[in-house]
Amino acid sequence: MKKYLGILKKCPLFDDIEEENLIRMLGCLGAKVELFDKKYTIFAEGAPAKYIGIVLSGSAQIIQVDYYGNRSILSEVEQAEVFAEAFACAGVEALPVTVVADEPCEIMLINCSHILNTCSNNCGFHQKLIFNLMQDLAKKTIMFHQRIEITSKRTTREKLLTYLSLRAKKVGSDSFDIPFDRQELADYLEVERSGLSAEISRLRAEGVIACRKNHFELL
Amino acid sequence: MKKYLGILKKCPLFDDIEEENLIRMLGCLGAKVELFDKKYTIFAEGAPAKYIGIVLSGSAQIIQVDYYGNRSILSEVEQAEVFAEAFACAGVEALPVTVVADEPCEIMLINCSHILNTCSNNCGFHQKLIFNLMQDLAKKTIMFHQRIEITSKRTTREKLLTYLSLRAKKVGSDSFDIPFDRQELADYLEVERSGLSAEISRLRAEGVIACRKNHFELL
DNA sequence: GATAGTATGTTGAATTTTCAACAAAAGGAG
DNA sequence: CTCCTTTTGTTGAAAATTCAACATACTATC
Repeated sequence: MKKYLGILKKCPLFDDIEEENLIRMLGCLGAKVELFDKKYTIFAEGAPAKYIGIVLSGSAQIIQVDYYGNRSILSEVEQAEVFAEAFACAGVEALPVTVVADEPCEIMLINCSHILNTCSNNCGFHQKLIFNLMQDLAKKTIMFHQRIEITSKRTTREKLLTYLSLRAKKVGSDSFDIPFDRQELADYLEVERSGLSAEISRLRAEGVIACRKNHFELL
Repeated sequence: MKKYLGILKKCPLFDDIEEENLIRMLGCLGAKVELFDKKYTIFAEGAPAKYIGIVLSGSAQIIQVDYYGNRSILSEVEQAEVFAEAFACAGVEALPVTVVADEPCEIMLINCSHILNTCSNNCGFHQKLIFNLMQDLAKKTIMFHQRIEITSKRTTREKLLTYLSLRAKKVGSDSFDIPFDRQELADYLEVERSGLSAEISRLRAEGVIACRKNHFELL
């Protein structure tokens, strides 16, 4: 576990937890690490929602696939970020989403009940973890508010421009990468891929944006 | 405060807190109650996100209004439910949403820092409140997942049917009320009101649903 | 119970998206 | 480098939404 310390210290779940305690804690929590190749399923929809996941390396996507096979991308999970915590914490039996590796991943899995229930060792860190989980969930809620701000727009153009503006604001620059290819961006914005491509071309022709692959620039 | 005890005991924020402690706790937290008439603004977008709100009576709506004046309804907040907690807990400075009274409301306001920071009285309930907040936020996250499941559908018909199905599942009956009028339902589903009305008429003509005002039935 | 005001339903034209099919470009493996 | 696969861009027709305008139904209040 030691080799992951650098990443874990950046994970919001472990904010304000001393490095020396972190190792001991992970043992107590029964944390384990699993590897997933690109496009492999980390959690499948319908699986028991017992585990919290932490991305140690690579990145993952939270997706929903409906009855007709249409995919929505709910969010992208990057290194040091936590996923599936809401379902585990809320006591949902089965996961309503699927988590897939966007690139080769190392994923740390922690049984959530080990966090929420004070253990027999009388570890003092449960309170801190619960506090951190609470803050993490609050930030997730805000992230969903932003996603709704984007997808509530009625045209592909407005959705795209709203997304790009928020992204620019987040990184603090008008020039940035996005974590999606065209199909994924369409599935995130809830629009058609071909229409999205056409809109990107138009915005480029109008001189509103510049882009090359997944690098965008607001002009 | 005593007259609100019955409602507060149903509020998820106070789960597993003894009635006798609740009163004392509210004093320590500096809880106050304010009244709002129908359509009045409880929190305005841009206001400091210091307070958590609890609906004691009536109901409220969380809305976003964009640059062009288009309204999105993010959620309906019913009696004994909490709102604005995500922004307060995440330490956001300004609210990105507006909260308006959907009917005349009694609202309890609690300065979130009084919950998160242990007070000088050494009250023992902070840990429990934080745990409850964490669970509440987890449930909110799941609620947003459901909203995305609805609004990710591409046609008005599918959005409406998905919404009605989830609503039926929630109340455990194919016959139920919804907390929205037509315009509000449109603003929740992210569709046009006139198109929504037309779609409701069509579904009714096809014998898929029955409805009268805000009462719906799946057939 | 008449009336004003709000909410809901209806309709056709304009706009936009979706769908399907294909072309072009990019990337990977040998 | 070439071949093969995947991704991205383009296009036109079909479908759906939006918009605007108006008709009808409902509600509250005097």
